[in-house]
This record gives sequence, structure tokens and C-alpha cells, in this order.
Amino acid sequence: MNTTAPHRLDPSLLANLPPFSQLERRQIREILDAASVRRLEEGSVVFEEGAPAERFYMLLDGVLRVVRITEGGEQVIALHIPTGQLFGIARALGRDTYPATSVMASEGIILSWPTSLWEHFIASYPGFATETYKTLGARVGEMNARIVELATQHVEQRVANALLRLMNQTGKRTGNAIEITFPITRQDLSEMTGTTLHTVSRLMSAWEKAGLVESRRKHVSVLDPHGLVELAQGQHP
Amino acid sequence: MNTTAPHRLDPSLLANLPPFSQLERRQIREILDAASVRRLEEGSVVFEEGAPAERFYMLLDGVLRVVRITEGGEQVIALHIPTGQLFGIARALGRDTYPATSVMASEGIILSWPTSLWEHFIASYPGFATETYKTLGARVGEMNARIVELATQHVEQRVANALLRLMNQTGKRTGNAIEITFPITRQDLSEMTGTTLHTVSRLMSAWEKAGLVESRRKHVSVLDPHGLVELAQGQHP
DNA sequence: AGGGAAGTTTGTTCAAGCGCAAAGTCCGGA
DNA sequence: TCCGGACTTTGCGCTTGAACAAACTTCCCT
Repeated sequence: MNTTAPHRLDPSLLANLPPFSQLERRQIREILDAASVRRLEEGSVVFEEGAPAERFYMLLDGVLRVVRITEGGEQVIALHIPTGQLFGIARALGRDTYPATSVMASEGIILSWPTSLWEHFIASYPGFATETYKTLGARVGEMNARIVELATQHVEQRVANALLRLMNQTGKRTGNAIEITFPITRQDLSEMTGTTLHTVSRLMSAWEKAGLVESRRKHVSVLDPHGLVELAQGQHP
Repeated sequence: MNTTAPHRLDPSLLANLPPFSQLERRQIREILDAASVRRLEEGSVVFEEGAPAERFYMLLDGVLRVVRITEGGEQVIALHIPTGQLFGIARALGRDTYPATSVMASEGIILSWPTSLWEHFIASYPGFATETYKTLGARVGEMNARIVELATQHVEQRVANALLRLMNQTGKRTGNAIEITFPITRQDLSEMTGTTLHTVSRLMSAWEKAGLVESRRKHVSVLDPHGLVELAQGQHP
């Protein structure tokens, strides 16, 4: 299952990513040589909540979805991780088990290393620790924002915010629209916002009619980000 | 404003707290000598969201409330921090500004150090970093749980969960009840659960009638934790 | 090209819980 | 001891959005 490095990976893959950007070529070489590479399909599970944290990962291509399941069997999408970030770094928070399940939201490529190397990375590569904790900080900030959202905002605002967040993380200009670059269903959006796919569908239809977004099956583009921001702020109830 | 150490603090104050528990007496002495002490009233603001993170803190006594304010001016209680934890450690996540406001939920005592000492603490005191990141990990776990809660549960379940969480963090046996050891209003509970004080009041009245809880003004005791757990799981809708 | 699965739309019904309003109760301070 | 403010309770109407139901569309596989 672990398709290890075909031969040798191009160092430039890592050289621009924050946790590695301050390292010398030689060090990046070491890091790559220790890594396993896997190409994964949309929907592949990378690891499950509660499993022993045996490896940590870097998302080289694609988008990852961090998911939790309630006792009632409902899914909640806690977070999306964009290309170029570390994930599964339970070790950084002193855990020995993964706190959530990770699933590929699109096809993509991941690198991974055994957790036993974590301490080594932290100790040997200057800037690695700092950058890692910065990422973590950003993630905590995002979680906080979501708590506030869920606690105070209406469904319409929450869905608008979810779209904006995805747009900022993975959006790409396409003509005059900004396209969310990985497959996303109404169901997904509902699991990000704590509502039902029905409600999301209704909202999206209305927004499409109003010229704010454009959507095909499993695909969403934002036409009018500013309009969405206004909705997110409850401007036009 | 910074009531510095009256004379010298008793080292045993810190010796049992996780981040310091593995240190030698001499090291704890150093740490205490570098600290400022303040005794704070209920309601005192320790620091505000967005302010430069000039110091980091240890809550020696009392309970702290981490609060965020929405653009609309509504408060959301993101977290309660129990006695004996570090807080305001923006530095640990590579931030140079506090991500939320901290307010004393009861009167209490805090120690603090200038942020410039953070790197020194991490580097000089073995176990300090690990323990800190463990705490952070637990906090992330709690935030995650709240996101799932807010996204999937009904108001009744959320309020029950909030009470249970407070009970576990700060509860003390009093007769056959478990009392939440700091002042808490219906308003507070509503700000923890994303609802209104009215709804919380109704729920509490019902629970009191059912013998699950007992409450005086600004005080809550849990009589039947197991019953609350059932409510939290939606057993009795 | 046909069939089926996955995803989406839309309608209808209905209850949870919010907004608003008002009164009651407890507490500390003058 | 009385007053005023802070906290709590309760009632009522109404909106939001969930639940249920069913049809439709798109995509993929054979």
C-alpha cells in the first residue's frame, strides 16, 4: 500500500513550502529520502480517528478533509487542509493517537514519515518547529472562528462563510470567477456548516439566481466575493 | 497595575503543576523570581483580543474565561481555563498578538512573565515544552468537540454538555451534589452554547424540577451527572 | 445506448427555539 | 431598611430551518 519513492524526488517540491523553506538543499535531500510517497484517490482515508499516530504527513498535492463522526453517526467536516501543509502531526501536540479522521477531498499526493522522526526534524532543522507551530496557530484560529460562527450566525451566513473560506484556501481565478479547485457537494457544505443538504441546495439556487455563484455538479465558483461577504455579515437578511 | 511579588513566593505553588512538575527546586525558584503576581477580581480583563502578546500567564487560583466578540457585538465564550494552567501563550503558536480576550470568571491569582522569556523557558526547562504542547493539544481537542456539538446537537444537549464540561473541569463534591466552583449566570451558559439566556433559563427550570440540578443565583450544582449525560446524548427528546 | 447510482432541486409540513415583553426575585449599597 | 440594579422566570407569537417526500439531472459503467 505504501508506494515508496519511485526513485528520487525533486527537492524543489519542498523547497518552497514554509516548514522547509529555510533549509539547505542537503537537508531537504535527507528529508525526502526518508519519506514515503503515495498518490491517493478522492475519498481515500489517510488515517482514522483514534488510530495510533505512527506517521506524520505532508500534503504535496490535492486537498484534504478532516472529519469527525458523532456517536449518532453524523459526519462533521472540521477543517480543510490545502496543498502544502503538514497534517497528522499529533506528535506536535503531545498526542499518540490521531484526533480526527483524514480523507482526501480530491485526488492528491502525500509524503509521510514515521513519527519517530518527529523529534529529529524539530531538533535538526531550524525553522521547522517555528513554522509548524505557526501553521497550528492558524488552524486554532480558524477553529475559533468556526465556533463563533456556529454559535452566533444563521445558516445563510455560515454557508457563505464556508464558501469564502474554501475560496481563500484553494480558489483559483477562472475568467472572472474564482473556482473552488476540488470536488465539493451540497452534502459536504452542509457538513461544514451544521445544516442539511436541502437547505444548502436552496441557498445555492438562490445565490445562483442572484448571480453570486455558479455551480455544476460537485463544483462551485464564486462570481461575486464581495456579495458573499455581505451575506456572511448578515447585510441582506 | 502590576502588583509584583510581595516578597518571595512559595515554590510549592508551582511544583505540582504539569509544566513545572519535572523541574528542580532551584529552577522553580528562578521562574518564580522572574514572575509578577496579581490578584484579580471577578470580571477583570487580563488581556484583550488583538493586543500585542507582551506577557504569558499562569492561572494560580480561580477560573478564567476566554471570550471572543463578534462584529455584531455578541459575546461568545470560547473556553474556560481551570486553575493551574498556562494561558496567553500566543508565543507557543507563533503569534505576536492575543487571539482572544481573557476575563476572570471568578476572583483569582495570576502569575505572568514577559514574552521574551518564552524561548528561554522552552530551551532551559526540560519537560516544559512537552507539557505545554500537551495542554494545547487538549485545548484543541476541546475546541473540536465544541464544533461537532454546535454543528449537530440541539440546544438542550449543548447546554447539558456545557454543564458537564464545567463540572469536570472545576466541579467539587458538596454533599451528594457536584458544585461548579465559580459564579456562572444563565447568560454565561447561553454564550457558551450559542443560545439565549431565556432558553437556558427554561431548561434549567425543567432540570431543577426533574431533580437533575440545583441552582441559586449565579450558582449551579449538578445532582445527577448521569442524567445529564443522557440528556447530552439526546436520550430523552 | 441504456441503466443505475450519486448528486441536486423543489414542495410541504411542522416544531424548536428566538425575539420581544413584562414581571418577579435576589443582592449589595446608601 | 429601603432602593436600584443585576439576575431570573415565564408567556406568547412568529420565523427559521429541519424532516419527510418525491422527482429530476448528470455522470459513469457496462
